Amino acid sequence: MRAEKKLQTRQSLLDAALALMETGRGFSGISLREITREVGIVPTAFYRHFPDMESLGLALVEEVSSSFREAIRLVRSNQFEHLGAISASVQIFVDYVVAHRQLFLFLAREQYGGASVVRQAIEDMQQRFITDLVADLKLMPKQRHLRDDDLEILADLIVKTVFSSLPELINPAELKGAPLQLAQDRLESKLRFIFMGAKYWRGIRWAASSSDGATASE
Amino acid sequence: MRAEKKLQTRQSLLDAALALMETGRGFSGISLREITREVGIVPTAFYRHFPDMESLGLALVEEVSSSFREAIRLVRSNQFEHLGAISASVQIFVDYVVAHRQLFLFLAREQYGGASVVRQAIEDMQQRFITDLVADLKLMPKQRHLRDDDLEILADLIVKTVFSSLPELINPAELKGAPLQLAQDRLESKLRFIFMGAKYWRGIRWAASSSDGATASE
DNA sequence: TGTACATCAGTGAACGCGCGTTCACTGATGTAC
DNA sequence: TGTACATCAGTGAACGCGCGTTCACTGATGTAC
Repeated sequence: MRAEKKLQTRQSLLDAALALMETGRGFSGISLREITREVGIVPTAFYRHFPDMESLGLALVEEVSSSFREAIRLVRSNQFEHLGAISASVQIFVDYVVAHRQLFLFLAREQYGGASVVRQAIEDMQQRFITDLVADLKLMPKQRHLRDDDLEILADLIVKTVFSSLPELINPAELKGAPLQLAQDRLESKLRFIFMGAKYWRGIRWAASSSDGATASE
Repeated sequence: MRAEKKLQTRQSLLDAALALMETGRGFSGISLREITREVGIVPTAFYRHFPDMESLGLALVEEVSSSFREAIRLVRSNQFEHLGAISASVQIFVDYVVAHRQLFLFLAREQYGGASVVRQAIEDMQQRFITDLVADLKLMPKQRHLRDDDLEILADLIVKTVFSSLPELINPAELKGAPLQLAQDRLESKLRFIFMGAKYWRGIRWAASSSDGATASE
């Protein structure tokens, strides 16, 4: 009972940190005192849950990491039904992101801008996604013509394209029209460009450095 | 002479801000006092040059914007000689970025994480690049099969791929081997994937929502 | 060339504020008997 | 069930610190005559 209450307070601290980021500031711009004020406890009680703000930041990375993993799991289980439908995958992913706005807002904000230790944790997470995606792509017959290092770069391009689309998926931004559907369509088209490129990828090796222009020739 | 000295101090303030970001913090984590300390003037002298830190941030966006524009100009002038060679373009761009490390570090860090007004300025800049790139792509015979809205998305994908590659191009990161050349090769490959996708792009219109999977069919 | 005055980049003291962190504490919950 | 003791999440006062910003100032540079 007491341990349970403690976990509740801990979660409140994490949620308060996320909520405060809605004000437009980065995680590093939020103070320990603000968070405890939001939760309704005294500043010193913070230390019953985290040794410092950095630890809370890393806990948030853990949370967004498992959340992202869940989103990927949903997308993959769908893919095995309607094989490789980009549209359906994007739909599922976007729905998930919107349902967990604040968490993905944290991810979008801190992926490059965060304190070095938080940023590093996010980069590690991103790299794990890339590695997993490479394994997935290897299982697809369509991608058999791609070399391992090309697959790695393809996965990197896909993951970073998804990550860089997070801001437009998350931000209330403009209210006019249906900006979310537009952002979703844009992400879908981008992935289509990339997969189309993968389909017709020819193993261009630049050991021979002359006449290696893919767009230049033909 | 006095006006000239003033401009020098102003530039020193901008340079000091960039230099302090090498410590791993975001722009919002750097204080007015730190900057003046670095320059060697008293904190109150700051106000002779900028009304507040936000203005200095916007001045940095201006600087990185014109710098980026210069890099693009270099790439384009080359393209008209050796038409569309991705490899050469990337080489020129990467060289320019490395030569202006701190400025592009600022850009990489603040593109998503910055204070809202700085972030907005960077987004505006990015949008201008996308618009310019669309105009460029329209002039290329190769891209004639692409509709205007597809071109817009293609340009968005290209620009954001370049922006998301900035961190690996800039960071000293690992010293082992030649990580810069590797990052450069990766960016080159990513652009190749994208342009290959553009080449074989078929105008997929999802008005008919059934069987719209690009990777699913065939 | 010399003198009187204006400009203004940089000075230095002072301020109030929110911050992270320390410390001894309180009192409700949990445990042993 | 009742009593005695242990645990520990949350309290509240206090601290020293760096911050942004104010204000009246100084003295070198620039301008007018």
